[in-house]
Amino acid sequence: MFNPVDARPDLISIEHEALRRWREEGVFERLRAQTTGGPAWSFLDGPITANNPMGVHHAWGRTYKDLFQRFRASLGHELRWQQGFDCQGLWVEVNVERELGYTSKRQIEEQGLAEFISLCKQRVLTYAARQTEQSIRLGMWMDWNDPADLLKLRDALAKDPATPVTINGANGPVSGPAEQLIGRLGTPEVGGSYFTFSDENNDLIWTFLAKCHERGWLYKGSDSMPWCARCGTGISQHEMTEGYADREDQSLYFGLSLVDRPGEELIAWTTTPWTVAANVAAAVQPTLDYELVEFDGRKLWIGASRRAAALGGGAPRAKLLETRKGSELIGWKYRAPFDALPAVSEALGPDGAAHRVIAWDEVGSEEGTCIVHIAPGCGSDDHKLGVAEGLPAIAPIDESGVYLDGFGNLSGREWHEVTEDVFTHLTAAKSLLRREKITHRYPHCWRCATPLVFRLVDEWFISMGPLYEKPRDQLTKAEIEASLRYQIMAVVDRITWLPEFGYERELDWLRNMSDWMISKKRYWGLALPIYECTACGKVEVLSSRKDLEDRATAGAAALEGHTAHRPYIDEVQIDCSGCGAKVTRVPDVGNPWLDAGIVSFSTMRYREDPEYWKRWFPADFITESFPGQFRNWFYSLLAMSTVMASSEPTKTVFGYGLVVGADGRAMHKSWGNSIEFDEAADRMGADVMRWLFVGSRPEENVHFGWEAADETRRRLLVLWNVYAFLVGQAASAGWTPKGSGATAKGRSVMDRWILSRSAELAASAERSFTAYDAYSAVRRLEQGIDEISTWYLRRTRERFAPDAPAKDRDAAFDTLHQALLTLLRVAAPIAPFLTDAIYRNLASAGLADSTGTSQVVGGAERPLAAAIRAGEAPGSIHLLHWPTAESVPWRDEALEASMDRIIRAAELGRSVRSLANIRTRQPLARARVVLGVSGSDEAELREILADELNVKSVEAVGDASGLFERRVKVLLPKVGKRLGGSTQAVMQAARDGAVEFLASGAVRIAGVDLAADEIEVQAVPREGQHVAEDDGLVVELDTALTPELISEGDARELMRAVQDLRKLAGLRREDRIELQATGAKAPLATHLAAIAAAVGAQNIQEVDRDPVGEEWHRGSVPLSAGEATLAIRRVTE
RNA sequence: GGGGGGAUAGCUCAGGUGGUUAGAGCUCCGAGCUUAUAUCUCGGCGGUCCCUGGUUCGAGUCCAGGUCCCCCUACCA
Repeated sequence: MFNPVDARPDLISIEHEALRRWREEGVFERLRAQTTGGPAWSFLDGPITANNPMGVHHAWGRTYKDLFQRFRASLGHELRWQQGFDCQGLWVEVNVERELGYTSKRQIEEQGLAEFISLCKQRVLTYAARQTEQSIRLGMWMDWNDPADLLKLRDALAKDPATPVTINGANGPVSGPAEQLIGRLGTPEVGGSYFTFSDENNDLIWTFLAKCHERGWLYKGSDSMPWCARCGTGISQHEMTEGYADREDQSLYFGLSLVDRPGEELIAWTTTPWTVAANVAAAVQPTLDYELVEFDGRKLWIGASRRAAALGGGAPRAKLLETRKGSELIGWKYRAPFDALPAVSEALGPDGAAHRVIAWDEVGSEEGTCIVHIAPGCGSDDHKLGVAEGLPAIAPIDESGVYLDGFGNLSGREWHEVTEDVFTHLTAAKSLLRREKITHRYPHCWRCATPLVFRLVDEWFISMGPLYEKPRDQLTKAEIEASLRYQIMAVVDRITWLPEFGYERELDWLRNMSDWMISKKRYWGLALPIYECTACGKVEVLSSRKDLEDRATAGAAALEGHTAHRPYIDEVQIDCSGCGAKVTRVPDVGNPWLDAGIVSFSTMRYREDPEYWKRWFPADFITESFPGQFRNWFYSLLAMSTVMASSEPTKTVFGYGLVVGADGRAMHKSWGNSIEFDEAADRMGADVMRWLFVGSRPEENVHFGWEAADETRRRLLVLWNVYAFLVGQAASAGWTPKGSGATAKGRSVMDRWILSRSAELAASAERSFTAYDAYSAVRRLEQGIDEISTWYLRRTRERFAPDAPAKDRDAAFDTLHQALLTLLRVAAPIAPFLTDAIYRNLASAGLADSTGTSQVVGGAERPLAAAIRAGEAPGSIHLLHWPTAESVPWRDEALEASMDRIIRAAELGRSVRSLANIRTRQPLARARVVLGVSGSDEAELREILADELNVKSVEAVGDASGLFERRVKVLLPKVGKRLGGSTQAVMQAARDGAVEFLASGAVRIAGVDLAADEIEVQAVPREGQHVAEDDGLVVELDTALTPELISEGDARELMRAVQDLRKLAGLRREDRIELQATGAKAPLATHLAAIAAAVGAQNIQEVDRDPVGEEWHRGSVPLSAGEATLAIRRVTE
């Protein structure tokens, strides 16, 4: 017997109950054991940053990750089940700094690096534990660490890195000093999630970097980089995405005095006043015209096209003195307002002697003064230009954005504070012409939103190699060999990108990207294994920690017992292999995408178990939200796999969009459209959330909100209702799956149909999931829920009644049971909680004990129904094999096609009734149909249609022409050209029906003859016919009413009214009633027995007036002879 | 700045190569069906197909110009 089921399920508590059961019964562990040895299906998880609680946007991707893993496991594949945490990098530092209340790097160094880095590790462990719990709540099955273990490690580390700790490992407890154990997280021995701060991860990045160095791709570059003064670090090109925001600044026009043309000045324009002191050159466009004008006593050179704009309101006062091409200005020497500063004269010679006018093609005619202020120390184009022109550079600020010594009263001040002083100075020097507020897009730090500045810095890069000006297929081997960029592109070619545009986007990024900046002047991250000798300049890159330990000649003791992080690793020195001098590591840490990019090696035992690595690499599948990942994880994964193995890291990349608020805008707490993961899990539940995500088109953004969740929940509740009906009726009828002897053969059309649809569902969903198209699977599932509910169950309801014939009833129960179970199994990867809860009850008669059976249930050899009968059904739906194979014998495509026409004919019939204004309840004598259904099931199908349409008979007719008039549709694409100017007249005549039918199908319209293949004769219902047509399907209703039909209609009307009353009275199905009616004599006389049976009446009376008494429930109903009044009361025994 | 994609019902979007009554889903309104149901079925309301001009017998569709939005990419005084 099934457990009784509530009409309205509490989805949230069902989920918690399932989580508890999975944990207690070790369901996931049993699935792993069951699939061990199966063909490998390799999923590689992109690490989630363990820096904050998980958001609903993570839940989208994690749902995909989980459902494809569950699906593959149900096909018998062996999986690795490993997910990962991203641990190192600036984002963790920024949060730890915020917690400590720090505002600059200096405070970190003052506090001590060891303490700071320990706090970073602790934060990662805190949120790794938190995200683990949240992911489990989402239903994500992975080889999770016990969150308590992670917190235990964190607390031990906080106390003392050497504290001995014991945690649960892959094969029993593992122990070690806290810090060292943390470094071993994710190894085969410890098991669980991988952590990118692990020893193995960092060590393999060293190997990668050493390989790059071997090939000559690693270099130190000096460049003007975007720099965040708060974080004290350069921002790489990869990080610049979404870094721009509008900002209001003071722009200024200022004069530069020409040396050889006394009294004349060049007017330059800038939006960054703080860079004026670093001016070295002035760039002009050789092809543009420049004008010398006299203005307020000054003689100014300005681009001709910008004279009015540059002079502002005073422009009319200007007097033109001279015009020259830009090319004529080149080489002119000038003096700038800050030339007296010591730092400037040191760089440019006495009085700024190096200042000159240079040519630059990029100078445009639309902005500023067409004379561009060039400060090679403060801008990236400026720097390039400076290198090309052999100009010196002035780097005015330090890493905190503070002016260095030698800049007069600017020294010691922050860059953004000096604007007014610059104006004051320029005014005093009689250089300032005008200032103006402007709004422009300006780069900001993506972590802390501080405006960025450009700074001259030394950073480490991996060269992407040259970009050739010719198509890829024309490149020579040597050219490709010399360019990592093209080698990665070749790898990109071998990957299936979903959606397809991902392929082009990745290639586009590779074509456009500059060299990969891998260093950061920070603390928490990969220690770059770069050793640059200060004595001879030789650069060495160590390939592993062992390499370092072998080479160490000082400070090795400091590192002992610690992971390879700062500050301990900074103590270790090696001897330069060139000159023998002591060399210390460069202090920089690595770009965090190195950490995530190496995981297809570090987590797949690349070094310690090559056989294992070959089995799992490359991955079959990775998936992440695509905005950003083309330049981040996808990129680093590709680059590192190309260098390490010349291979694609994965066979398929599946990308999906962003989660936004219900209003389509980004989620923002202050906009009220933000939903936290925990809140969503508590209120809508994980299954609803998962279904909502998977049912969304991956290439578009999801609009996530409570209304969308309600819509999704409604769909799942229909499924629940089917289940509740089955369980409720089974209880009344005493049916259990164990007792069923029903077989598929000889079943009714409806039974065979729904089983066939179930088989199709399983097969098509398998195809969709295999193609990573979960969206289509959800669409098909929702169709399946609709079919089983609104067609199968609605049409077969009576067969489940306790007084229905037992043999047919058993067949109905068995059919519904199997169809429902099949649908649940297809839905299980998407909604793992609800499906498992329902499964457990539906299979309760035959569940094996919790140790399970050794045989996998649900394949062709061991169908689920047989296992239930034998008491060998596994304790969870997730342990079943995918249902395609066992449902193959159910398939009957011809029947599906026929039923489809019946369903559509029923819809047409209802449409006819609606137009004729005859309700379905009123029986009619006859329907005539053109169905196009034949075969042995035809009679039974017609009966279904008759019942659905409430007609006494359905007659199939071969020719429906008597029901229609002919209308001629002119096929314009065929004849339009020929008709030309007479087209309109012909069309009008055709619309009016002024058509003359000629022999052999031709027609004459408006005097024009049209051949049979130039027209289409259409059928429109003849006036007065109750007929509808769609795609060759025709339904016509005989609307003539006889007294018998009217009486029967009244009877049904009355039953319906009584049922409504019963519902209002809150009666249950099995309750018996007494019925008293007035004004219903005729229908009661002829249909008494049918009414009594339908409404469960023990006693029916036609009375003169309504009964008295509160126990009576009253109503009325319009019958053909007039209003009837009704009263019912429950019969008490 | 460069490249790409859009603009069609209140909302989300379909509408090969031009063809005369522009569709679907959701929402809203009405009706129908129904003691499993919140589902479902039928019908209705709802459109200057962004604007201007052109080609054509005929333009949502093709061409030119303009306006606005989105994505990618770059960032420049």
